[in-house]
Amino acid sequence: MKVATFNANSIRARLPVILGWLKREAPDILFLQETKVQDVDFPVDSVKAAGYHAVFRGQKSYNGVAVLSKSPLTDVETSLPVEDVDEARFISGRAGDIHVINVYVPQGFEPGSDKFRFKLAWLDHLLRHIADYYDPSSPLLTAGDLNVAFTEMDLFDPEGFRGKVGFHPDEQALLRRFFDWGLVDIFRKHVTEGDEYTFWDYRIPNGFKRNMGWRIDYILATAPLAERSRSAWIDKKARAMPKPSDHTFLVAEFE
DNA sequence: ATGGTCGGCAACCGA
Repeated sequence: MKVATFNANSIRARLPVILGWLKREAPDILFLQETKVQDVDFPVDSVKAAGYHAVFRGQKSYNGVAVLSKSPLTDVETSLPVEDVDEARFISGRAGDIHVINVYVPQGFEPGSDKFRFKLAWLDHLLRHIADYYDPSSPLLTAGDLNVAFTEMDLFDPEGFRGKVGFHPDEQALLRRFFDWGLVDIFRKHVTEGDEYTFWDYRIPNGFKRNMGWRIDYILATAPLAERSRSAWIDKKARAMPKPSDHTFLVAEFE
């Protein structure tokens, strides 16, 4: 089984990249974030023509998540309200006996802001949701853009960004709780060296070329699945295609 | 070389 996650930064702007990648890599499941499209405008026909089922929840302009899969997901939920705010950031479902969750965690603006507090509350709520509804001894995949670099390995300039949004101890303490609960960072299980990132800020000139990036996208899995993981990698080729997203694909293969 | 991010969506906001 092959799964991947990709922050598309508009599924409509990224449709050629996504369709090309599906054709080349043929994942069983692709988790998408920042689709930036209302459900009525979601490109269902293109996805179907590529041989994939789609579940999605979008909103105008911002956020939006989707799960594309060769086999249809069952038991789909598309809402996880936090502090009465129900943005399009969450999809859960089941693929056979594997439970899957796709998330787009709030970016958080800057520490001290309301957006930052909301980000922490959102992560806390997600963790409680997972702990309430799932068991670490059963197969669960949680993938998406967590908008947090966990360690210095996950960021090109840890000293420069220490305490800033995306590399703040309060964010990292929350991620730690996901790991403590029983979710394994599948990329880090397999790749423990090299400046490997999944996101390069468009605003840094030649940031991709200079590899000034962040590894803020994750594929997390509980033990029974993590034991079956054989490899994980970041597909930088997709970032070299015309009109790339500011993120690229993170991929994992399971037995 | 006298500039320098994207995408959405219609003026800026968010990342």
